[in-house]
Amino acid sequence: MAATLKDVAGRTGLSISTVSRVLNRKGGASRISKATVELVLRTAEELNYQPDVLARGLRLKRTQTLGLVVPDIANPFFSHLTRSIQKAAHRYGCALMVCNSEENVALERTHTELLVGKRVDGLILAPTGEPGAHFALLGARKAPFVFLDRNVEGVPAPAVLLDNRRGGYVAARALLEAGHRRIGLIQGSAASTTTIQRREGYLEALGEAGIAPAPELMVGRYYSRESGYAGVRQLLALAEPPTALFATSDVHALGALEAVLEAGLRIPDDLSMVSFDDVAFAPFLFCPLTTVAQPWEAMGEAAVDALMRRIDAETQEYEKQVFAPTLITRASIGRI
Amino acid sequence: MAATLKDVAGRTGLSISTVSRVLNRKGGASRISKATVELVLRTAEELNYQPDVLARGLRLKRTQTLGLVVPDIANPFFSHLTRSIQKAAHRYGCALMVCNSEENVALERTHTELLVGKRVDGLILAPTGEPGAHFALLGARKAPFVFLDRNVEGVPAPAVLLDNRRGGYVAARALLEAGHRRIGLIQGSAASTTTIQRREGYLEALGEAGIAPAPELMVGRYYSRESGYAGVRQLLALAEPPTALFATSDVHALGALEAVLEAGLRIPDDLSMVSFDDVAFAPFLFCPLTTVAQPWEAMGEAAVDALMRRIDAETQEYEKQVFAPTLITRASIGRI
DNA sequence: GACGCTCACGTAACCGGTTAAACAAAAGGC
DNA sequence: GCCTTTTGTTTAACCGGTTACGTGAGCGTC
Repeated sequence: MAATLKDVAGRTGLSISTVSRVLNRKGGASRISKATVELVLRTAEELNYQPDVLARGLRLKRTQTLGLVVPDIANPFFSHLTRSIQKAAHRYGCALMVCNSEENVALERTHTELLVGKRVDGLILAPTGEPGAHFALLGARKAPFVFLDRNVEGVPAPAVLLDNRRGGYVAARALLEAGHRRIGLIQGSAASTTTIQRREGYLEALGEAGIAPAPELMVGRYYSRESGYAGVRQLLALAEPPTALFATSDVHALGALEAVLEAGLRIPDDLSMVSFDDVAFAPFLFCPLTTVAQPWEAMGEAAVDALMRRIDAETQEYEKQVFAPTLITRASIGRI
Repeated sequence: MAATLKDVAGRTGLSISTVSRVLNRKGGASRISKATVELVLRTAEELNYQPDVLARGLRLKRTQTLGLVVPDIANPFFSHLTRSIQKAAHRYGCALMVCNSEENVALERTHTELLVGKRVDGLILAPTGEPGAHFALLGARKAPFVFLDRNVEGVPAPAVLLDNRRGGYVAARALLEAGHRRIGLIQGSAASTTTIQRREGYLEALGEAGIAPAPELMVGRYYSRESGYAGVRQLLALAEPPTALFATSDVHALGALEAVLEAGLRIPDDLSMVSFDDVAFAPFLFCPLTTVAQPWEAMGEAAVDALMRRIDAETQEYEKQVFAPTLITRASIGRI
């Protein structure tokens, strides 16, 4: 179907290698006669020749493809991140293969192995956080990869992260300053560094305010609407329910709102709330969310840049880039 | 780095072909001694052998990879669709390469050519709707592809679609039945069949009610929040502004709400609204959206299934699967 | 004991490219 | 007129798999 080098060679009466050389260093000073170059270019055009990227990749060990593993593309935070990564990759002439780990290490491993098997030039991983043998595999294969959004302790790799501890701190402070002392925490996937650090920031702020952490106020196990819903129901059923919530992601907030609505409560009158990510819908929920914004665009680009630097082996160090969160104040916090 | 067949062959003292045969038809009745099978399997394990998918793909003309081109992954409708496609593809043992066309035919073409060059086994396209030479190319290459969400007139290919005309009709009817006669239409990307058909449905319902179409009420050019915002501002500036809006996607609704807020209006008291997609945030906006739901999960799966059937050449026909929209009634329509 | 059959495995061609090295012809040097 | 360079192109090996076909050993048969 698709024309190959052989076809072009046959049509021009030249050898395959000559054709290949013409097509590669197009303008370059390779010792090929003008006439030949012309002829090859013309017939390649005529036959609509497109090189087979597989064959080339096999030979050159370069596929011009990047891999991305995220926990959930349907989460708007990750879908925005994916878009910016896709764009940045395209600027480098690379395509992107996207996989969903569904916050499951086993699947994460399957997918990274799949991507490595496909000989992607590099990988961007937003890992569940749980340790896994696949990182060692990546190391052994010398497959370049960077962490994005989250990293895994003890695994040497560049990382593009948010200052999540600060984000958690800022969110909790905002609630404390409004007078709240009993603040529910809705956590994301348990092993993820974002969950851990946002919680640390929350606890730090509480500690500063002289408030002892209350385990019953810390709920949630995944970054999902369902987890937000279940978590808030759990909190509202407490003998002494919280007066404020810190939802560690905007999708949590959706579930939280659902539970709050069901309970007939109003935000911020009956319950205050801070969220995380500042996704597109955040300003337009029935209570506009005060939320901690992340610079996705910049983070996605930075991850691709860092990955390309590693691929080109420009750097041997494992640079960590940490972006700053910004609190966006809207209407979901009430004074108490 | 990565162990190859040659490495396994060298370690076991067998030939490459024997190793390959063992690894392929694992349990199958190939005439290979039990001892050899054991030996090969064991050493392959030891060396952590992973086949090079490029090499295999080159030989077999099968890459176990599907391509997906969507206008915008960050649009929650497409990100949900992407997730379901990803899942379904994975069930078939296929990876997924995702590209964003940004509603731009040129980019759409670039990306499909890129994917074809990467020898994906098949493509799922949600096209801008504008005609382009890439479809002919796909045909010439005998590259299997299916349309999803939208199709392109005159291009022979299977398609998995929503009954958008019906969707538009149902949405407009809901507003008409509440007494509205001046209904603004916020359209998506101009050439897309979803835009065209939803408009047709809208016009049909208006026609039935004896209302002449008013061009000044039909605004919007893209499926984006920005387009929704601009469109609604335009509508509100009219001498005789509409009393209701039909936003043809939930991301439009976001922009619409922004403009409505800015104008100090309330929904549904001052302005009614129906939207499209029924995305996760729809119930939780400051006015819970009445919206036309699409069964993404099923549509994504159907697209993958249809594509696999084409790849396996089980079917030569261009089957069109049309899913039914469902109106989800919430609070954004007021009687007039 | 020659023949044919089955079994277990090796040989080699192929997929579609890239590229170092070989080579023939033309050009240049003395 | 012979030797060396330069120039333009081809040859062939390689990437890492798959698979049709070939082959030698062991066995049963007449």
